Amino acid sequence: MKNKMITSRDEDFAKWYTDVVRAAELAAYSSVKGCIVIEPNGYAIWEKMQEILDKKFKELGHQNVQLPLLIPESLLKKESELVEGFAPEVAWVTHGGSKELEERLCIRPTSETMFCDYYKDHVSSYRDLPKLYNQWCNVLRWEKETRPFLRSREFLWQEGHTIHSTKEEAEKETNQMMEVYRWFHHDILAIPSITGLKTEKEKFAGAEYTLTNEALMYNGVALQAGTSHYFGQKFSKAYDVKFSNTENNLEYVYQTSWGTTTRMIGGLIMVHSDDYGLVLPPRIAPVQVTIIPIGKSEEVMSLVNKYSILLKEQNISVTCDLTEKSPGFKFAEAEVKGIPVRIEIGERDLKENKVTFVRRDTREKIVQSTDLDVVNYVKELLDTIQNDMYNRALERRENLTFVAHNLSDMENILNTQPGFIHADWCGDEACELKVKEIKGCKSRCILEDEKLIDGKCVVCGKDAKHHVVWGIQY
RNA sequence: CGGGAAGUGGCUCAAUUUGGUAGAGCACUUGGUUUGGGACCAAGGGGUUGCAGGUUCAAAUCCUGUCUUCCCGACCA
Repeated sequence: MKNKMITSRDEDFAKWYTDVVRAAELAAYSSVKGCIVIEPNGYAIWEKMQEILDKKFKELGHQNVQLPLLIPESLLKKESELVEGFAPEVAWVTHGGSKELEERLCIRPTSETMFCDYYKDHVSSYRDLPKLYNQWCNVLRWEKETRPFLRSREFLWQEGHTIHSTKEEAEKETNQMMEVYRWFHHDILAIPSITGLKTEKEKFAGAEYTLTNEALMYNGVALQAGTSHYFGQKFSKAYDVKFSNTENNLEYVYQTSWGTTTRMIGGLIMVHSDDYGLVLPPRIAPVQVTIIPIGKSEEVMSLVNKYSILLKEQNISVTCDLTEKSPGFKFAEAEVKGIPVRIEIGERDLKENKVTFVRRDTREKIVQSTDLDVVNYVKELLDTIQNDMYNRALERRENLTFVAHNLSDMENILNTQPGFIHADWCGDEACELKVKEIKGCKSRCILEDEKLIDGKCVVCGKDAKHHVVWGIQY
């Protein structure tokens, strides 16, 4: 029987999503529109994401820094494309106490300007490069429509900002960080995303080009989850970030930026979860195993403790639910919170030397003997769940992947079941806009390594330049 | 920002049509009995109805404004 707090996923996907967020206690609304309270269960997922990504960033030579929240207007305005891109959605601070400020300050929507402003005074030689900095922080964008995690006004993210002495090195960094995001989604979040190049229209304001990681949700709607930008010298020229190269000539630095946000939590929900609540892949689950005693006899409690200790020793994250609630309540609660493996230990089974393991992803009950090597069994089970979840998500994505040869194909697909639509494109923005007229469908990314499908633009029928993936997005 | 719906103890809702001074279930507290899919009995605590004005002898109820949430568009991570 399904969770009574949660609307069925197939009945109303949007309602289901917010019900899962609430039922799993990931986030709550606050009295400020678009600013959510991330509750302990939600924040624990973010911390786990931070832990894994931060470790990877550092392995690749990056260092963490923290820059100011406020950006002077004059500084922001130096790069015109960035200002045009973000101007409609920045919030301004106009007063300090009761005094009106001579220059208003914008609350950071992103920190390119502040990084440039810092770098310009702290780089003088090629020997100072590269600078590989990252910051974990909150940013503010005054969005009109908001949804928990997917689109909030304030959100948490990491933004990497690096500067290099050569174009090649900066481009390599851009690609490398995109690969980190791809790896993170595939190996950790069990989300089979696709990566590619954003079109001119969809790229980050001020970038030479943008690489993107695109995931497909259960309902066929796409979610951009991680972008990596190559700036070339656009920002360094605007903000005057120069260095002396090996020939003692002044040169502008080559720059990148890359980011992922708490939106990934929304993606995790919309890819894997079901009508019973949250489903988390073991590698990102803050709690991987919960042990639920049924009754509180000595035999039961001693096995609960034994398992708990053995698993903890192997760095498996375990909780024991020792509250007074009924077993049924505990099962439902473990389920709604997405704990990958549940171990039920009760007297009745114990008399026959039995223990029950329950997988959250399939809800399959597996009865095992108490003689079992519990540590290895749980390790294998967690790996199996991780792989199965990836494969199910991949299968779902493949079922929602279509090919369009012309505009009416595109229309038919989008009116039946949205998904990733592969179609060739001539490179003309007018054709991109024509596609957008169908339910707001946009280019997700250009697949540079993929062959053209039929060589004809899906809109105008002229010779195509790119194999593009299209979709409706969050 | 346009179009629609809604805000009443922590949650879901009733009372609004026809103004008369707020009620139920769940949750919570205490005591007891229980424990294999959201246990039971008993006794309790908690709300001036999102907020601000207005009309009235009297406002959850009528009017105006505003904020928040949800859905559909446009804009964006």
